[in-house]
Amino acid sequence: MKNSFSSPIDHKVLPDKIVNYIRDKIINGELKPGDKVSEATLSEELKISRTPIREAIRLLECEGFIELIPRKGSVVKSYSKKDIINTFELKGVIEAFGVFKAAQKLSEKEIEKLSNYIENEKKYLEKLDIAKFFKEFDKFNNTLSKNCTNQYLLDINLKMNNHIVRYRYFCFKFPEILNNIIYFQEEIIVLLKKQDFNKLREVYEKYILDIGQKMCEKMTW
Amino acid sequence: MKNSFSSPIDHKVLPDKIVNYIRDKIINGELKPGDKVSEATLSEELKISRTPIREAIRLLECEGFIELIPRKGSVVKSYSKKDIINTFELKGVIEAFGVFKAAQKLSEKEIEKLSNYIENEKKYLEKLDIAKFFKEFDKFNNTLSKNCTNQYLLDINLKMNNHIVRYRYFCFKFPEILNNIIYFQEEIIVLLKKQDFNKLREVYEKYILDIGQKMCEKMTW
DNA sequence: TTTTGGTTTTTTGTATACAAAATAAAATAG
DNA sequence: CTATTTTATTTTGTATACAAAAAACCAAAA
Repeated sequence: MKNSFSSPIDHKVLPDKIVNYIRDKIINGELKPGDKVSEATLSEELKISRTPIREAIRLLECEGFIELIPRKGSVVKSYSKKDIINTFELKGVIEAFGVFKAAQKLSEKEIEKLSNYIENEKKYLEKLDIAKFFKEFDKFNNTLSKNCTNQYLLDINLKMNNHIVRYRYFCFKFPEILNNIIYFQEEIIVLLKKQDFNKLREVYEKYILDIGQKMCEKMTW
Repeated sequence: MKNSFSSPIDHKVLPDKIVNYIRDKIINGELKPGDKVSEATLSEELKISRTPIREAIRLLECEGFIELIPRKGSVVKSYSKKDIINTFELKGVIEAFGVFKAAQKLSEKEIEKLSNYIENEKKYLEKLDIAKFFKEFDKFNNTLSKNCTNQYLLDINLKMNNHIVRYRYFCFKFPEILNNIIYFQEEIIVLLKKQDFNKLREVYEKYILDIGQKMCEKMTW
């Protein structure tokens, strides 16, 4: 094995793997805002040269997870309440539109599925298994928006979601926020069955932002 | 002078400069969809090593201008009519929301400015100076959305705009499309003065998409 | 103790070197 | 002459080397 970092089924090139490696650490909080991302340290840690690491760091800057100050180095980007609100607000706008378009093509069966996801969420929330809760939550949103016929929208939404997931880790400490989400999803189902797509879009947009605001309220800084 | 690429007032690091250099060539059509982006060629052309060039190419992939196939190389990304529609559609959704928020804080003076930009556009359109037309057009949109208090939205919009500008070069051959834009902007002014912000958002979203569709209609492939 | 000036060390930025995969070219078999 | 295999060349991917800027350190002076 060339280095501890390579895996058997992996045709990806080093920088992509490093991006995932670092991004995961930022998202799950192992790397905290302001932490220095040193090329030399990563180079030793992963037993690879600095060249692919530099490429990865630049990509993470492009994604918005790292701040890069020329000739000084890179640090994990910090975020304010305002940043969180902005992200949720924009996600709301984008995703609500995607859902608006996709919902009109949703089959009975798929609406059934959505209800199922909600039931699962309730179970996991009761057991306080927040990670699994969010797995179902993501399935719900994906099912709802995947048929929006705008790949560009889906791509950007996916990238935004990485940031959302990072912010979301905060909810693990305050699961009561998540009850709101379930009410919201149940309203979505009602509007889907009523086929009131304009109202659906309006509500979806508002509720996503609302989740962000609720999160911020609980934050102490 | 170390290489023909450095400029006196430029604290930026090589990869950023190379990104701009290549992106500009893609946007203005000097580099066409499918064209190979060779590291060695760029290295010779700019008289710099491959290391910063590779970083630049990766960044351009992240931005969506280059397609990178591992171990094979990179080519300028091509686009279909559907891609153009998708981009304009999403830009419409995002920007319309930004305008919706910003418009409520717009002063009389700034609305005056907007009208001025339209007048300038008319002049340039008559002279068929399309480049200057778009300069005014961009000023119009910026004035309208810059106070939306969501920096994240503005950043993404800016990145999307690079793609829009690329597609836009097509309009140079069909300036009649641009008349639509002026009608649209005049309606915006009316709605601003009426303070009908919901309608404004609705119209803005629809018209941006409409511009994309009109462009696609004229395309022969 | 604090400040300042200079020196050393570390870290980033770029260039070069080497390895490996992909492509192009050449040679051989049918 | 075509098709297939082999060989050579080119190109990408990674590692190492070197240059330059920033940070850390330390000693001497106020």
